[in-house]
Amino acid sequence: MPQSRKPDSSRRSERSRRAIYDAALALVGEVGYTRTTIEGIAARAGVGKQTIYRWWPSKAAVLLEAFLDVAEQAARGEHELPDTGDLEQDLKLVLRATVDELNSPVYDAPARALAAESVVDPALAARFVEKVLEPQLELYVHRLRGAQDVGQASPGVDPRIALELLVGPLAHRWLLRTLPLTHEYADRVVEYALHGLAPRP
Amino acid sequence: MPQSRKPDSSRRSERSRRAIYDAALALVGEVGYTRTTIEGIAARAGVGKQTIYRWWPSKAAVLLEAFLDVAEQAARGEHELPDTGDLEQDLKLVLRATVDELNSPVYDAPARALAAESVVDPALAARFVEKVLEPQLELYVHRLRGAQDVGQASPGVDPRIALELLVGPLAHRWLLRTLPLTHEYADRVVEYALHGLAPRP
Amino acid sequence: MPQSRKPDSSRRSERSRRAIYDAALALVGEVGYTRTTIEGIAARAGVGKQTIYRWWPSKAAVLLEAFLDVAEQAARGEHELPDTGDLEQDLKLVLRATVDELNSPVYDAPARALAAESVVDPALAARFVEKVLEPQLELYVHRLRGAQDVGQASPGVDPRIALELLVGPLAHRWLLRTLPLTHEYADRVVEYALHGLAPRP
Amino acid sequence: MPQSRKPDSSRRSERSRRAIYDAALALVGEVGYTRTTIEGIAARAGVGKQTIYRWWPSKAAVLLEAFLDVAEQAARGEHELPDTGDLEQDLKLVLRATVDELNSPVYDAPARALAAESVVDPALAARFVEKVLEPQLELYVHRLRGAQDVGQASPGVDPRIALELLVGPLAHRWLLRTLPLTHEYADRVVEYALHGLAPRP
DNA sequence: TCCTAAGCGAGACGGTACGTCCCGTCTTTAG
DNA sequence: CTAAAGACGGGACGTACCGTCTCGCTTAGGA
Repeated sequence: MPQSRKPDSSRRSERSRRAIYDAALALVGEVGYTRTTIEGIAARAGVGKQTIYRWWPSKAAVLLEAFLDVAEQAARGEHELPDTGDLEQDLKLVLRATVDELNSPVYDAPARALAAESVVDPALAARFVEKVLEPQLELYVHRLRGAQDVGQASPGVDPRIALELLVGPLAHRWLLRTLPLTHEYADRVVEYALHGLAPRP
Repeated sequence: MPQSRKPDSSRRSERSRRAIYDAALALVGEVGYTRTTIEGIAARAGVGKQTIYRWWPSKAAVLLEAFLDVAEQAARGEHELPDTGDLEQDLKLVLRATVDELNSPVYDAPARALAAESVVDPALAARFVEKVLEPQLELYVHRLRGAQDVGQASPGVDPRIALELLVGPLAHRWLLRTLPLTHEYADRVVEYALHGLAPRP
Repeated sequence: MPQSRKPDSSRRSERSRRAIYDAALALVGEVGYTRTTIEGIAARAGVGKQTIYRWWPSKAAVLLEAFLDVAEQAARGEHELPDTGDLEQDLKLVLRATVDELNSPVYDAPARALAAESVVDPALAARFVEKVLEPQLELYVHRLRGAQDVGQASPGVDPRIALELLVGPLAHRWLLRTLPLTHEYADRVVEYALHGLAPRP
Repeated sequence: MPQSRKPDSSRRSERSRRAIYDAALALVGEVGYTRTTIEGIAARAGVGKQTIYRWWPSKAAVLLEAFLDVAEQAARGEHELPDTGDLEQDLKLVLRATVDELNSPVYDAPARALAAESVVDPALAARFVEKVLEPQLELYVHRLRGAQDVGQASPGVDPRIALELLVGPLAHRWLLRTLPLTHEYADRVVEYALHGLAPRP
């Protein structure tokens, strides 16, 4: 991991930055993360290798920023989960949307690459979680608190843990491809999580 | 990915196979998966590189077999989850044990590496899931069916999905290291999953 | 260079020996000496590698024997240079025939390979010279002695050196391909060698 | 034979070039051409393998350039054969010097290797002949022409062929080590070549 | 308006690992 | 009980990238 003297970011070429994002995402989509190389990104972006090494510490860091860049543009205004007053319906809606996102090819390739790399690189994981994951999860926390306020969720439940009952199963299927990731599955997860596996009295 | 003409596995050197397993696991533990190389494994095992390329298609495949080898020896006789008649206590026991396993250094390094690689390599994922994951998950299915028979779990619940409410959250924390993976967390997950997030009437 | 305990040559398989000769010559002709391998010879001959290592110390040794084998069959009865009484005509005839041989593809490939290897491997060179070269050169010595007896060559001349004035130039052109190796050239060499470069008084 | 896109020779590292020459010549002298490897040269020169593959197509090509490099330095000003007016003495002097050179260990190892490789690799041979051999032979042509002008050599003789009567025999003995290469032999060759093998009238 | 220092494209460099080929030895198996 | 078949430890091959470096060339901004 390089970088000794900090470069002057005010002189940074915006053009190159964008070209690198585009090249990185395109290559990861086309040939996969493993066969994407820094040399390849530089060549495709029409950029010197040093321009990458100057601004990013690793291939994964480039991809994380590129991914964030498109994610931010896509997430215009989505700063809240829907709240129709019906928690179950709202959650089903959200998890179905998440399923669709995880199944979409443009999202899949870079997200998988970043997740895989994070599993094995704690430093990247920290940034991935902070920038990508936590902002999403915070939305659940907020929605669940609202549900507790109106008596649709048990007051004793910790929302930060509760959300993992919803998100964890989806992530599990997506990451390891154990079984298909469908809307039906999303619905089932919401139902089981809300009403429990034990029989109601 | 090599391999053209199939070698004769009856002539295979058992000694080399074991040495390769040992070297692979040792190196992954010592220097991490990424810095573990096939050359390094061969050198450490006192084996020619070709002997590795002859029998395995990739570094990850070597590690998967090595991991399976120790996992099989460790799993002597554990073909069932405990069944004391109290589902909640049994599940807490099992998830706590899983937490301990995921937190143990010897398990962590190879398992993480295999999980990370599986995220990005569907072929490996299929073998990983089939050989490592599914046998474990099947135990949950069996235990949950038992619970349904004695009225401790809702009869309408699909055990294959139900188990993911338990296992998914743990996997999520472990893989991305979002928050600490503790016994308390395991207990909470079991409680929430069994009794639901919605208030009981 | 291997060979510890001598094998029993009486039990040797004649069939394998011939197959190895054929394979070696064929491969050298087809793909060149450098790309001819012992494994390749064995495979082509339908023979185990060990059968080659048992009887020959090196690839070059195999080729030398194979070459000798065909050379012997070709050289049926040619134990003397022609002697018509006219030394110059006889020599021109012989050197022209040598030129033709050196230019013939079937002779060229193995002979070049052996010569090249001999340049760099004194042990092989000794065997190559003894078995291939010297028997040929001895013919020149004999013919030149005859010429001295009848007054067609100076009595003071050492035939062993004299022959090199004839053979050396041809070998030179053949080995390094400096200039074309033609009948005219052979004639010129004979004339210059016999009558000298200095003006006759 | 590699090389796809041409490197920019103006950026070439002179330091590496020289180190590679030195390493190649040293290794060929110490362990012989066959056991000299490109990896070995690179390691000894403190250079990456790619730096060799970038600039040369083969081990032999490296050695040829290295050999030329020292040969050029050694040949400072030797652009003519001696001309005392006595052709025979001059030639004896030159051939004796050639004998000494061929017998000197520092010259022998690389020159043999290049000759051997040239026998079997026409492309290398062409470069070897052009760069090493022909410049030497041209000196003979020039000296023999001079001799013709002053009546010491027959005017009808082709100098390009004549010189091979002198050089061919030496090369023959050197390459195949048939018989010792001595000053006496050199003298005999000059005498026979100049005055012919046939009796003078 | 020029000077100078930075970012930039390009790509050579010392390295490391790749996956392949073949070496020469050793072991197994089928005739 | 011989030899084919071929697995084995080893080492070099030629390639692909790594991360560093040096080269000219813009391209500002301060003098």
